[in-house]
Amino acid sequence: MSKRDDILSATLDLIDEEGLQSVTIAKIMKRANVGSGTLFNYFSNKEELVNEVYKAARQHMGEALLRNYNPGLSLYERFKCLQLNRLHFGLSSPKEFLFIDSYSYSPYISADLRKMEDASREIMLSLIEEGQTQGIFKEMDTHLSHQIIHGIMVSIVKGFIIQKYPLDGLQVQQTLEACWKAIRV
Amino acid sequence: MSKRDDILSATLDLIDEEGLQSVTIAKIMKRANVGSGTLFNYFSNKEELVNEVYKAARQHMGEALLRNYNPGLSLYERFKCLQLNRLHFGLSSPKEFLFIDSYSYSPYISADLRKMEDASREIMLSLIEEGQTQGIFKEMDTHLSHQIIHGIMVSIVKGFIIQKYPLDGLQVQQTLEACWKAIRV
Amino acid sequence: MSKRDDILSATLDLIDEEGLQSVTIAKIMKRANVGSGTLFNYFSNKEELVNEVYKAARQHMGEALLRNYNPGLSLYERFKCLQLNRLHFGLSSPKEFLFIDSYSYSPYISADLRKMEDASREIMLSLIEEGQTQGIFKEMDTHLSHQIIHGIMVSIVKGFIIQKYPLDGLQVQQTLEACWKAIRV
Amino acid sequence: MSKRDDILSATLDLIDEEGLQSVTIAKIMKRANVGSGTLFNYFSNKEELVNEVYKAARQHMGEALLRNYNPGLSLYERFKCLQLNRLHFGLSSPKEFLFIDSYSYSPYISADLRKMEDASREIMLSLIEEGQTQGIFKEMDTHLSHQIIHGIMVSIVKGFIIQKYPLDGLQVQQTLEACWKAIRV
DNA sequence: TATGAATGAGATTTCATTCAT
DNA sequence: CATGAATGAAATCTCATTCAT
Repeated sequence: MSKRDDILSATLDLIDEEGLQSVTIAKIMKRANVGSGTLFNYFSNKEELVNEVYKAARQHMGEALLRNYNPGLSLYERFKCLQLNRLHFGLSSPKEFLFIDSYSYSPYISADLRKMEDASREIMLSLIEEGQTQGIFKEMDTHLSHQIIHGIMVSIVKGFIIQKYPLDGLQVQQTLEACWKAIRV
Repeated sequence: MSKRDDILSATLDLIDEEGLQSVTIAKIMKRANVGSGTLFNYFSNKEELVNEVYKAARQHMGEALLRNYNPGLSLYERFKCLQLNRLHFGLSSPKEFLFIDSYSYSPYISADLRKMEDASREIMLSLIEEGQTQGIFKEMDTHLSHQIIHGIMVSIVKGFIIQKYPLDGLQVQQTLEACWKAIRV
Repeated sequence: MSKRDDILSATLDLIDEEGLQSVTIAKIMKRANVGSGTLFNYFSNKEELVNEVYKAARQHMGEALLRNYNPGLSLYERFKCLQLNRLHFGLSSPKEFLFIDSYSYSPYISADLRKMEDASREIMLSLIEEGQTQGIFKEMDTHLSHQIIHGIMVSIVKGFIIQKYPLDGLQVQQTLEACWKAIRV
Repeated sequence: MSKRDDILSATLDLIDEEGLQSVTIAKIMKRANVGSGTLFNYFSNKEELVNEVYKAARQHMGEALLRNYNPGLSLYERFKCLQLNRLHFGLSSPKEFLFIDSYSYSPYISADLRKMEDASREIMLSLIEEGQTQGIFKEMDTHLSHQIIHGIMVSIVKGFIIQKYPLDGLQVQQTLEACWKAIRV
């Protein structure tokens, strides 16, 4: 792993452990085993570094959310794929998941980055529209429907991460079902 | 309002406006019209102050969530009351609502405080159990059911606050319906 | 005991326990059970308070050093009386003794107070002169002789206070003898 | 001289000039020509800095006290060497000498440091024991004997530093004689 | 006379950032 | 490329002192 990656990774770890609030450059340097000079070679200041961590996390999540997505499948299959991908991303990359969740509304992250293109969101919105047209989903503001589904998935992952309950096959199935039913006619 | 309350209130306002990141004691002092000595008489350091803001917000929300709750009503009426209370709290106290949402997973808030007793949560859990026993709600981990409902409500309020959609009678009705259906049999 | 005395006494205690360095008005108030207003009624500022503590200690010591001093006694008896008085003062009032020793060279105590009239010193100096005239004490700068005696006594008391050795009849006798011999012909 | 030494040295100078009471970090920074960051890189707080000054002074004195000490010499020669070394240290390094004297009983200096190993003290104690065995010194607690000698030397140097008297060949000789006689049989 | 909440000047301390090596 | 000692602006925090009650 390159020094640059060491720095990004150390930063994410520390944010997860202590909160951005108390993450200092000195702590990052120590954790990443680099000198301050090195760090400022790669990132011109702390804010840029944190924004780069955010950007990398968003890119990583962006890829994960569309993994194996096949537009040719049935509405339900596509719906299921998108939700499962989010869930798996949350479980396999909890630090990135929580960081994105926490900082997507923070002024510390540049507006450009926060509004970064999100293919999966667009796909999901049109999928909802399609479902409504077909009479499968209840007619309502697609953003509202999307927000409902999104709220469920994020909440379920966060609940699991802080160990409110187990999350294996059965629970995953039940969660998917809840999402589907929540916006069904 | 006491000086102490002025300080708490100024702190919440500033966190809402600029993010905890950039809230300094100096800004709080100025906004609350108090000297630094006064501030440190009431709160021994910045972390304690922020934790007290969190505590006050949680207490405020705790009361709001149980407003007009009547154990004698039907399951659906009780369910609706609790969800509407959360929604109204979010709409009438968005700063507190968002602050609680952001920092309930943050290490900056003491674990004790984050896990602070929450009567409405207990009531909601037993309401879910009751519904499952009666065959109205789907049998599953009550914490999972609860997290689903909670995820929807929080997400919907946040979406409204950041102006993704309007939230009037119709949308509120649809949201409530989504919650109910999400965990129905 | 009056409030004023409570304050003086609390101050001396705290200086003894923590060093003037870390004695704050707040600690004094708490220890003396008085409000800040009361304290500043009696003493116009912290420096004046500490100086009053010093003054009281010096006065107390001044009296103790001349207790039972009888100009009619023999040279040795007078010598012994003065030395024993110092020793007893140190043992019975260690806080005052150490405070005087530590702060007699500190700029925090006003020059006037530090140079405060010291009858016992004058008496001791003339006693030394008398001894030299009589050929009992070695001829040398009387201040040097005095400083030798004084150094021994102070050192012995401090050593006892920090528990380097016991100090009962035998040791007291040996110390007196050492003083006498140190400046004898 | 390293920055660290600049800081230690500036601190000692200021304590000597104004008393620890009024020495601030800002004054030290200015005198030592370093930024605050530099100072806190080397010393994590003011108390630690002052303790390090004390430690350095003790180490410096420790070396000075044993200069030219030759175990092969006669009892008197060894005695004289140790006393003269202390005297010379006091005269050549008055700031360190007075600082050590003032703070060896102060709670501001950590107990560990105050009780720091002191080779010259051990040597002096065994020298006293040797003298007692040979019937030269009076039989008494060796710590008491030591404290008597120590008290004389410290007192004499302090008296000279604050200009109570001159201290040339004659006075030095008289002081040494006083020490020797004070504990003789 | 006694109180203690409020104050703010000034102290300590932090930490992102620079730059010579 | 990599380093880390040095920096100082800006943050946190302390504490003697005031004053209305």
